[in-house]
Amino acid sequence: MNVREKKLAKDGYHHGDLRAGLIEATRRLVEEKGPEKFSVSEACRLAGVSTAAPYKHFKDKNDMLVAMVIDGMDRLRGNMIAACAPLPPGSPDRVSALGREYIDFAIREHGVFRLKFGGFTDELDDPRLEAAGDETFGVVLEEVAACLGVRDVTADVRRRGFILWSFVHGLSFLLADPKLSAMGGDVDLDALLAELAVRVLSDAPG
Amino acid sequence: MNVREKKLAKDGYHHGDLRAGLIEATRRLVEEKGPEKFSVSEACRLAGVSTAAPYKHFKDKNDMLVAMVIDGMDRLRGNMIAACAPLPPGSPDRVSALGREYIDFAIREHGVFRLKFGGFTDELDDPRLEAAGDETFGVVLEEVAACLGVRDVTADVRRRGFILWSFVHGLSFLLADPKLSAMGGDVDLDALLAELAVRVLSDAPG
DNA sequence: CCGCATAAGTTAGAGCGTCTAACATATATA
DNA sequence: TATATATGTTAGACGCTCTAACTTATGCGG
Repeated sequence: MNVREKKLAKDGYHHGDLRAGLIEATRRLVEEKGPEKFSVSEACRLAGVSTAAPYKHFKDKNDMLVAMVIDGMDRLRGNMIAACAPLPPGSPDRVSALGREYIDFAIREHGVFRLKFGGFTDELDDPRLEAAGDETFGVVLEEVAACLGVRDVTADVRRRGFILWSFVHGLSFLLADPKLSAMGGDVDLDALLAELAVRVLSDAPG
Repeated sequence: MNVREKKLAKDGYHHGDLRAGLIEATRRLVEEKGPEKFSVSEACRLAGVSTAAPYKHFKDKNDMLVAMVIDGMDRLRGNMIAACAPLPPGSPDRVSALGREYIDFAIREHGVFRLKFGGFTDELDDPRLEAAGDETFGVVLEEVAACLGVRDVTADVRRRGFILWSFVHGLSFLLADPKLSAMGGDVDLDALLAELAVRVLSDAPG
């Protein structure tokens, strides 16, 4: 059979890789209809299996969403690392590049972003997901430390990282929602991020 | 009958004010269990009516949530206006007070906040809700304009307001989630907001 | 290469939730 | 007082999640 194109539907009785197929179906549906409207049944239809099939691979609906979001977080972290790789180490440009990538992800994969950060934590509560988030924030903290010329993640590094994250996080939410982003008029995002990084990374430690 | 205490349950065949009772039940449940777990049935149980009763007052589940969130937005705007009323007009303190109130609301009424801003816009799409949001942002813009000594809401006012909002918005999300807020260590929120307001309102127009 | 344990599907159905239709009762007004 | 309307009720269709019991494919030891 043709392996070149990843398939969602199956050939015969067995699917091949239903777990991956369902994760992909979940991702598509979450992006198309939004996290709230996502249903396991629909993902099954997309994957071409019965509605009971997922439960051989996932504990429940939540577990399915968690698996998909973890995938997304890995993608986000990968993008972030790739984006600042070519830039000079220890420069604020690297930090703004991270922010830019974060915002782009929030816009491009809005459904995934909302699931991770929309305050669903109670629902989607899962140590694996939490770990994925910590790891991503760790990338930011490393860059912040480098900019400050510090070796380890001090309280000051953590504080500055958190402030940077807050701002970029808020921007992500507002920019990803057309109605809300319209309220700000035109914003030169790159300039804003550059200015932000320089300011937060050069001020006296608060 | 006793009118002093607003009731959720009814006395006889008719309820008295089921619409308000259901909105209150909705609010409680959304806060207790989270927006995702909210069900009309449970609100009915809380209000002591049959599961079909809400449909005499609301189009559907969404309409019920919208009504409840609009109530919340009115509360938020009221708090914001009240918080900056005693402060000297045109001072950045007024703007930080607005931000403080926004963050407090996000923490105190986290469920409502998530429904309005969690990116459910597609779902909860409703002109009344949008208007409530615009009106609240309008309060911010007025204060920003006053600080800048400008009469109307210019593009610069809008831009600065948007930046302030982004930051406070991001902080709200991170601080309202215990797991995420822990990542920032201890932050002196009031000092941060004060510094933010002064900076954004005194820099050269971008 | 066969037989069997197990992995990975299937169908059937319980149980809950949304929402509609048809009916019942209270309230308000002519 | 009669009646129209607003606001409740019950019954039930339909979709969703998830489990139980059954079926089919796969892979591995002899």
